[in-house]
Amino acid sequence: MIPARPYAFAIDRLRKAGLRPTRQRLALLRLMFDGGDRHVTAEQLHAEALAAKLRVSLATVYNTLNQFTAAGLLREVVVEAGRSYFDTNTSDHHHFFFEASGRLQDIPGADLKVSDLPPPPAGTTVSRVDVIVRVKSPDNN
Amino acid sequence: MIPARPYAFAIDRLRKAGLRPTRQRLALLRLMFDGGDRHVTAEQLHAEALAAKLRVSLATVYNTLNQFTAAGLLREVVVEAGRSYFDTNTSDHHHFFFEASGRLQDIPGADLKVSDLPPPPAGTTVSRVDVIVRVKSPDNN
DNA sequence: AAATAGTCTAGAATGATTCTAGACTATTGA
DNA sequence: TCAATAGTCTAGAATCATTCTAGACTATTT
Ligand SMILES: [Mn+2]
Ligand SMILES: [Mn+2]
Ligand SMILES: [Zn+2]
Ligand SMILES: [Zn+2]
Repeated sequence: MIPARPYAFAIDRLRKAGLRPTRQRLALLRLMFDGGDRHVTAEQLHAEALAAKLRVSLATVYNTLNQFTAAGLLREVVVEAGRSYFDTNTSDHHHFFFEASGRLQDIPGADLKVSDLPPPPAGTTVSRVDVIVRVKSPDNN
Repeated sequence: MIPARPYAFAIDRLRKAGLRPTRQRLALLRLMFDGGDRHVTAEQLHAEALAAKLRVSLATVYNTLNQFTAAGLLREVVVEAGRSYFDTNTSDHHHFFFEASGRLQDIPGADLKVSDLPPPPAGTTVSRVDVIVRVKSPDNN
């Protein structure tokens, strides 16, 4: 018997996002979401996919991550020029950024408050507030 | 008489940063700091330099901006993958980011407070806290 | 099963940034 | 004053992340 059931939820998520449930998208969706909250780059996910014997091109990984982000399944986080992290946690939260390792770690939204934010300039609305707490190891680096 | 005086302060700043006061560095320093608080990319500064009849290579603009940043004269701000802004304001402050135009605007440090920040992970110290308030025009984009 | 729209991929292209290696320049100190 | 030295500058190549292209392939619809 074919284990068609495990994919039922993933198929549904893709359909709701208006994306055809293809082999690549299903596999990437599971790689991203089967491991709790994650912050991965396209290159990292591509390497994971190859390690899992999945054949996907890097272009498809980029396309898929961007489509998932546009659909609200992922959130893109930028902390360093020339590198994008895709975050499976789309709720309101912030990040620690480990400068030495390049790793990101969630700070739950409730744990941190931004107050006295001046009103946004006339004619604009706030689309997102990002707080990045950069930390370093006093030793390494 | 040669106007050697206007450069006196700039020469001093470079010397204190351990950088030889060369023609290129002096000119770039003045371009950056003669106009109040600024947020510029390397490409933008290079274009300004050329417009001001200064002969500098883009490589030198990058080198210089990175040296100034390392010396604490500038601060690098990243809000989008693949693009670095160099900020002449090195005091504690945050930013509005206009998604439509790609422009940055300062939010004075005193105007915005981050509270209830959890302690940084063991063995690390906070090197900087960046708050980016992304705003969009409801019309354009 | 054919038609259609959507997707995938290798590889080229792009854009920002860094590197290379040789020419040039500021600083030092005899 | 001027060579020796360390530091700097530059054009162009290289690198790296990301996007684009165009044709082959696939899911969905009829
Ligand atoms: Mn993107
Ligand atoms: Mn840099
Ligand atoms: Zn996160
Ligand atoms: Zn600023």
